[in-house]
Amino acid sequence: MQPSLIAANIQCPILSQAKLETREFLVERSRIRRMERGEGIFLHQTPARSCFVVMNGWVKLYRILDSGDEAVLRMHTRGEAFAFADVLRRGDHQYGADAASECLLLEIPADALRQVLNDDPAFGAILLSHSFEQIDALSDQIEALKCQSGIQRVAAFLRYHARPKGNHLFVTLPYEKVLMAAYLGIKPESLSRALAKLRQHGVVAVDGGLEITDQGALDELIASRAVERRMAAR
Amino acid sequence: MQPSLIAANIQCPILSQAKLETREFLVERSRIRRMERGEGIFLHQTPARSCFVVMNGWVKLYRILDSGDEAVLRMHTRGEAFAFADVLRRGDHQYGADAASECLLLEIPADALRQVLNDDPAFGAILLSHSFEQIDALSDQIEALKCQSGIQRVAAFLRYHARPKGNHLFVTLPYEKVLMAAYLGIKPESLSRALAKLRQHGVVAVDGGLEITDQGALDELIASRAVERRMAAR
DNA sequence: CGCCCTCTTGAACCAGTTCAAGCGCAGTGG
DNA sequence: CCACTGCGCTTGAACTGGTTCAAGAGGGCG
Repeated sequence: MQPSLIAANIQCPILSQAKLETREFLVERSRIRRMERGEGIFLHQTPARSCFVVMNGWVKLYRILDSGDEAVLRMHTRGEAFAFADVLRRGDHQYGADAASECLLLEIPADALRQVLNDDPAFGAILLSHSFEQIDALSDQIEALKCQSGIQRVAAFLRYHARPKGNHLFVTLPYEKVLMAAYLGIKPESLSRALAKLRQHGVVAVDGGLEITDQGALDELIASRAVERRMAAR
Repeated sequence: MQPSLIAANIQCPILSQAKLETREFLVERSRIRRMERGEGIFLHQTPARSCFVVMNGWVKLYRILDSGDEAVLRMHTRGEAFAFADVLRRGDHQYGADAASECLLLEIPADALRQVLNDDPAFGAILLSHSFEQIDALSDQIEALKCQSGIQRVAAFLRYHARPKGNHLFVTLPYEKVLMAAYLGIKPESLSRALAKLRQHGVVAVDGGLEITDQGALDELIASRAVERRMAAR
């Protein structure tokens, strides 16, 4: 087995929770695919012939509406899996998938996945708990979209992607701002303005990313409501 | 077995797909609960001791944010199940649940569900496909929230709940407008104005509900984008 | 009758979009 | 080497969809 294939095992919760035999079977039947930024992985409403695990980079799951706009449903990165549900239902993809950055994917053919689910009863439980996590992530998004303003969602996004560095938090923006805006459900212009406003809340641009100098202020902004924000601005 | 218990079997996809033995075991271990409108079923972040199937009426799944606003995540009606994921993970509820109308619930205790999952391997697959449907429903909501205006979401909501009646479509609003607004992610006032505007698109108020006289116009509105809507208004 | 509750309407205001222009930068070709 | 172009991002100004706050209409009920 190639070292890169072994690496895939370690990173992905679905694979690493499965027993060795299952994991090896899946990886042997799979192939590694390298995709360029912007390259299509599969289209919405086309037959699901494989499912995927992200080994590196970012993948965008999206839908194009009748109106022509694009709705970005999820962004996936290292270790995360997608299109498993579509494959197991033997139906069409419920969304399109594009490489959001240069990325490395493990492509698992449909029949391999189905066979594993047949042979290894424990694998069903792993998939079930994986799909529960999907539900949580989607619920969180709905919560944010229904109750938070654009700026709050931007702030929460930064907070989520921030990592400690020195005595501050540091955020490396994971992908282009156009994409980030689409994911957050706002226009690129609004994202730009939101980031400008966040400077007043302790978010400073440094080379290669953003630094959160006042974590408390940011958390307060995220938890506040519109009326309070207006008061505070005076 | 009580007749009302048998009725529960027929209505719910999760139960009716399960084999007879499983279904009977679950129903025997469950109890029927009648709830008044507004009554709490369980609270967010409390231990999940039971899961539920709606036999009648409407149930609201929601979260209260730090800011104090309420995010309505899902509305469930006859035959639909909720809190299964929370129970199987042996954790806390990921959302609160209230009776949105007077309703009848089948309450399945946690241990009964877990035992069934243990004894009947096919039941795992049923739950898996059920959770895939949850994911679809949540994805649809995110799509709508990110790309459609409030009026479009209202129109789509009506379209979804409409039933043929005579040679038109007829919608009985399933619950109060305050709740409907929260579900759609707008304020009650905006919903009221949206419904007023929809009169120009073939939605007339008749006793007990709304009638869609021009289905084409409504579908067109749902699929249009902001710019086009502005053009059409001139 | 008065009271509560749901829903509607109006007017001012704000958040986010739209359209247009402009900046900085990498790549390309003369 | 510099002009040209394309791309990602920002900024400005006008505008719109939705919110907010306040008032009022209408129905059900003690």
